[in-house]
Amino acid sequence: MLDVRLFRTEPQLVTDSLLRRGIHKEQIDEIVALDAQVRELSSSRDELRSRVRALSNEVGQLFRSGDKEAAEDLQSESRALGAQEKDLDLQAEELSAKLRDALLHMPNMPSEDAPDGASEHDNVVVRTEGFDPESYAPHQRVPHWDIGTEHGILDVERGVKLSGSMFVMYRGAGAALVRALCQLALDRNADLYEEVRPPTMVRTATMVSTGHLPKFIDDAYHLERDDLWAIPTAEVPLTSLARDEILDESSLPMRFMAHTSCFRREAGSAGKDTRGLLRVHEFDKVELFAYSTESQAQQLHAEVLARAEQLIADLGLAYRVLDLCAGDIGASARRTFDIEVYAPGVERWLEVSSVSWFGDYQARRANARYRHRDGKGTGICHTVNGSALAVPRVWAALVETNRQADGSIAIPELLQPYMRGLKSIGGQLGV
RNA sequence: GGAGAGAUGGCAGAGUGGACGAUUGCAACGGUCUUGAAAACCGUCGAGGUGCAAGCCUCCGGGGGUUCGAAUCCCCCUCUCUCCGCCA
Repeated sequence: MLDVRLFRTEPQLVTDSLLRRGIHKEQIDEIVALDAQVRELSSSRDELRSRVRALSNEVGQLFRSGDKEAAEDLQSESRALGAQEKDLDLQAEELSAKLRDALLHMPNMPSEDAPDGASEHDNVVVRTEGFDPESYAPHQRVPHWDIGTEHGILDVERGVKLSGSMFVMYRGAGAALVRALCQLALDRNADLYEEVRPPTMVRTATMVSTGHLPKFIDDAYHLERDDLWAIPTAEVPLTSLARDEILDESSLPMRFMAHTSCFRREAGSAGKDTRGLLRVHEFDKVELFAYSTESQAQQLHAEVLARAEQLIADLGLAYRVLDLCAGDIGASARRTFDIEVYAPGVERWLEVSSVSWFGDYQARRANARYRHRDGKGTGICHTVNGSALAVPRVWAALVETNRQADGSIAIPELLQPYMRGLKSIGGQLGV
């Protein structure tokens, strides 16, 4: 969430920035007004409290010195003040809860460097690599769901039987490919990133920290009986790893990577892009994540993007990088680059990675801080994250791109060691 | 799932109704001494809110209650540990 002091001291800056993502001015004015009321009420309440405390101390002294009558007089005076204090406290609490709720729903301020725009149509293509629409042969222009069935490596029907639509089952070499992609992504980043295997189900507070709750409640799976949420991305547990902790500045940046299942209800996208692996409720992903200081954050953002991008390039996929416009950036982020791969079988660009800088927005929600190097005071961490590799769409683009004239699928060389040396699926090239 | 014990600052650990935001130790930081370091000694040392400031206020796992006054008493919840049961 944003620092409420920013609304107080720089209302114009906040307004200008949030207007870029479609927030109305009245919503901002409401926060400014609530904040003023809360502070006024709190200071009146604190003043009363202070007097009650002073009186109580006197009461104690009087009782000890044996002046019972004077003590009882002060007692009743204190009691009356206490009642007033309680009344003011109730009002202050009510308003500050309202203020906090309004702040939790308020998105982050987009970076000044993020392009203007209202929707995904305004995103800016920064670069496109390895893409030539004319270069794809007819044997590559087959959708992955057909290829998957052809080789028995993707069992959509049984996935649906088990769990419903938009759940899939990988089989044989297809399942091995899922595992290979994840392990490859982990191994390539192990030089700097500590591998973490976090829980996949988390408490409400953990979901609130990243901004997935309360605003996007409909997108998340919830286990009511135990009040646990299935994570939509490893970003959720990783952001809470240091929740309510104070890190040493010297330990920053702190880099983590995690391979987890990710669960998404996709409530707003019923019937859209639902074939095959285009959009599924459960998928594997390797996420890169870092806690940092303010000054380190943007360099890390670039680092994560470079790593995600290089992996896609090394897998031999055509891709492009998008600089998301202010209106399309996720609510918690200040700037986001998306990586999309081209899938020739479905003839579409598929988003496979979203690399975001969150400023201190998430860390403030998570109360993740660091102690300044000079030992004086604390600062709120900045967080950065991005998918190193999200399986289904990479799997789809890979299978389509690498389909040979004979129908077999060539396995990229860097994946072969992770697939027991398999060089090809379904062809004579196989071992 | 059953029984018991516990939750206090970065860590350890006192405090069981009145000057306690909290004794003390360790760690950390600054200094003296030293060629340098260690040791010793002196000092500083929790996090927030609000205010120009002095100050005031909040926080002893979370929530509620009793009281003039709660870290301390009462109730509920969460978590941790030990034993039993079950179990990959």
